[in-house]
Amino acid sequence: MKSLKLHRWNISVKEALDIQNKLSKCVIQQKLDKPVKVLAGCDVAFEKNSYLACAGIVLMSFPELDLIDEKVIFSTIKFPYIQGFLSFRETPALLEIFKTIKAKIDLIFVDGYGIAHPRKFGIASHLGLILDLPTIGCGKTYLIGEYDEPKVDAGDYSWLFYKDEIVGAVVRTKTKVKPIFVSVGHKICLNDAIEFTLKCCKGYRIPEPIRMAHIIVNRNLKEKKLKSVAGK
DNA sequence: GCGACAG
DNA sequence: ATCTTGTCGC
Repeated sequence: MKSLKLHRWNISVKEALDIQNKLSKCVIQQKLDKPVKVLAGCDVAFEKNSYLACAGIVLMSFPELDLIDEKVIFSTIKFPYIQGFLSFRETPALLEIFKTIKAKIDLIFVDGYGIAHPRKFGIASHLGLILDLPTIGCGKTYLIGEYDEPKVDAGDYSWLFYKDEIVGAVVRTKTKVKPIFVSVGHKICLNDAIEFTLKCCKGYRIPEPIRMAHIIVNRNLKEKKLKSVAGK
């Protein structure tokens, strides 16, 4: 699939900051304009003291959530992990895979935040803008903002505020289990993001597309380690 | 200066 | 993210 080359990746943190401030203005919040048939979930796993990483993408049908396809790729990560700059570390590897996928994707689930970000440009927004596709950011731990603890039942949620603005929602995807942080990535509105997130949770805290992607990248990275120990 | 801080 | 086993609770 096509992807826009909005900037280089071999850059400094300052340049990355400028890019975020500039591109955040291009993010679009809107109701999904097309029916969703194909979902994608992506994730990246890293080897401990190394630059080796395994990026993976899973495609699923909606609303059935049947697995359509899965793909992983090993890559060398150069950008360090710095709070607020996660996308510059993980996006290049993910793009390598998206570029090889020919199927038409309607919506992408990203592990991390969208516009609920210090500069309104988390990895979900960044990836969505580059691929020009709707994306939802699903964070597992707190990053920014203020919120009230949502009620205990699956489906309950509360708004996430940042600078007097609603930037996301704290969603209880499973009864009596810690909620996740949902925010708009690109080309979707918060209500749709919450709705799709809930419809994609099948008994687990994490939406299936992301949960599956997480499983395959970890499995592949583990297998790669075993092979390197066994011989070559 | 101190605390907070996606994966 | 990654390092790691068993264990308490629904």
